[in-house]
Amino acid sequence: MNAKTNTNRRLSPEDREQQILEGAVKFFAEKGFSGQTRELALQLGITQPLLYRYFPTKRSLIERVFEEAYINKLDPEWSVALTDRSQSLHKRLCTFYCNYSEATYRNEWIRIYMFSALMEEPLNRHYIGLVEEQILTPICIELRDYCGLPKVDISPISQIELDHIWVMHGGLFYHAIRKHIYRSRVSNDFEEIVSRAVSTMLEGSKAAQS
Amino acid sequence: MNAKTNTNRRLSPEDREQQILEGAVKFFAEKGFSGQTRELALQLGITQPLLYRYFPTKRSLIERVFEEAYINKLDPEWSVALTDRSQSLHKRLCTFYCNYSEATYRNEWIRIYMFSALMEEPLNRHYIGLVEEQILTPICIELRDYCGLPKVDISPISQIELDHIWVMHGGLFYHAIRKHIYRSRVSNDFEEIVSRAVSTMLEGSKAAQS
DNA sequence: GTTTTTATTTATCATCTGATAAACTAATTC
DNA sequence: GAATTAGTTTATCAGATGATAAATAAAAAC
Repeated sequence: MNAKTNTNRRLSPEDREQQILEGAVKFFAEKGFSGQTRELALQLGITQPLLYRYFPTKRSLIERVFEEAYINKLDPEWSVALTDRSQSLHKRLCTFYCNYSEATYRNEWIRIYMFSALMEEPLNRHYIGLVEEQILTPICIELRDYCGLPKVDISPISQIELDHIWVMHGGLFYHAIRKHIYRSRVSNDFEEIVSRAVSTMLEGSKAAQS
Repeated sequence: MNAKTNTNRRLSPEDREQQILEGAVKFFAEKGFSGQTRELALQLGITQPLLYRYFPTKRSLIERVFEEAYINKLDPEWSVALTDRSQSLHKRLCTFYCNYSEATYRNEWIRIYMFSALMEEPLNRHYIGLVEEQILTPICIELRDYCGLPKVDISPISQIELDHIWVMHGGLFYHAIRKHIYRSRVSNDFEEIVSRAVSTMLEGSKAAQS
């Protein structure tokens, strides 16, 4: 963009650091973490050594990119809303997935997430733990109630129940993979897809009981 | 493994090429395509220049890895079996996904697939086209029949119908992503997961009509 | 307006990495 | 068994790449 426009030369350290960080998120999301510092600098319209004024190593910049991409993505409020039985489970799940997708099914996030997973960065594992604990297990509990099955304190949520919900969760996540990683043409009406996926899961799970 | 065992020195060109290719599949599946030729050679127990006796460039080796990973993975017979209405749709889908997963939900395949998709290799796009055409569209057609909806020649399969099936398909694929990319603990009883996902999709889709 | 400070650039290093050429050696040929 | 062929290794190159130090220039201080 502003590769040669000397518009914003000599920024304050805070602004420059922020600009580099934002540029690095976009850059590494596109190229992966083997992307080169010179190319990143070029894209930012600065020289490569300037990166090292703000980040001691390439690795340290990548770590900051992780932080930037991951913080404040899971709103604890959502878990609470998921278990609020004053609303229908269908409604709750649709609301949740619309919020959740808006926060995480973004180009940079999805791509950095997949790159980091392939590189076995610890953040992926940590995030998976959070998802299972704060989202999928609550959904399993609500689904038990919805289907008239025993409560959690009678028998804990099994791996197969979790994996069953993972299929819906993963199916919706996969929509974002198709869009941002495969770059396929996908339907833009994600709300409709969520609504259908949720209805299908709820009705299908109930039907499977009988 | 046999990094220093001079057991299989001086192989025939065919054997050596095959050995390098197999090693390269494993290596690039693990490290991604920015993995280095020296490390690959070390893992193979040969010297790095020997690679260039069999493959003129690193890129050409990677191309061969793609070919190796992708050929003969989709059996055309499966598409035929999917539309054989002498069996229940549930049975057909379960059989298909068990065959399909056995062929493609393998560690090397899944990881190379995702690396190549992130790198925007054309193979991914090509493969997606095949899946939509030979698998998902047939399933949509069968699902129409199952739900008592109009035939394809009345109204063509819409993007939203395709995306709906993509959720199930992606959900099952995501199981393999969790296993081989996230390396999470997942249920090994994949047949059970397939059976549940298929039942849920079928019953859910039917219920959504009423 | 001169001096001081500091953000940024230019020049450069050391190592890595894909690739090549020559040397070596284990088979094969005669 | 000597000569030839061919698979493999050693030595090495050229460009790429992360990182550093010195030079430059824009802003701040006085």
